[in-house]
Amino acid sequence: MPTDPLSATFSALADPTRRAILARLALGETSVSELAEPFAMSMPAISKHLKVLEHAGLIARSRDAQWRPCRLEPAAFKTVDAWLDRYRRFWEARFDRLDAYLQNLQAAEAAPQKRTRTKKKPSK
Amino acid sequence: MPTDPLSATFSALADPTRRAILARLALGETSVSELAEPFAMSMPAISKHLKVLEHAGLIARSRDAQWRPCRLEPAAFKTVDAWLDRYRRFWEARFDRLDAYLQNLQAAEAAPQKRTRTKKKPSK
DNA sequence: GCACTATTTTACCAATAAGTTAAATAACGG
DNA sequence: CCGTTATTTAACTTATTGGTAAAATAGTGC
Repeated sequence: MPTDPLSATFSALADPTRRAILARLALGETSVSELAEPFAMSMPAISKHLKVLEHAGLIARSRDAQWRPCRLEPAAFKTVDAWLDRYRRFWEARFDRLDAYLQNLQAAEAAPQKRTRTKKKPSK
Repeated sequence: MPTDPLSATFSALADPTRRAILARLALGETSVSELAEPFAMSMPAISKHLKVLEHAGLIARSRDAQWRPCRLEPAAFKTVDAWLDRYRRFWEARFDRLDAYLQNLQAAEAAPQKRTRTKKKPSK
């Protein structure tokens, strides 16, 4: 299973149950059964979700007697944020002409000729 | 297929090929064949990836003669950022005692009794 | 209309994911 | 030790995903 870490993380986030688990964990560390409580789903299912989240680096687990408390793990969140950051300037183009201009400029450089055949249908 | 939009978006991002396509599109709008070029993959495969990205709200497609130029669509990126933002305070805990303190406080409130049985093994 | 280019659709396959139930493990507490 | 609680593993089912090759569709240009 040579899936790259970032894919594993996004994949883990692509499930409402898992995101709900993360939301709960944002309130603080807690046990598996407590995490499972709000869901109409068997324990093993939750256990699997937690394994996915752990493998994705989004949570970490420790041991306390027969409980396995889970907590959020910042690293993966940071990674996602860093990835997203490369696109931030893109959606934060606040009616900024310059931004659009630069974007088009880069587009022109990146995709040069190749379209020197025809441009648009003339009129009809 | 009633998958919620955010799941669809994260799911779309959970693939290196699709992320590479987005990276290319960050340089500017371009055609399907040009997007396909760097990949050792058939056209239909790329076409499917684009459909996934479009359905996820990450790109939009227009028509220009027989080309179907693709471009980034800010909306879905924004949504992901907004989701992530709820966790930002979590990983930006800059050695801030207060942050940890608040987090534990919330944890205590969120997970009250329930663990009134035993606490820790005494000493051995 | 015909040949050509760009792209999508269809039909198929193998691998993975998400859930299930039943059984196994781990740790406590008397 | 035994019974109980918490959690995971195993085995299985079904649906989805990512890829393929071959055929269909859409638009251009002579």
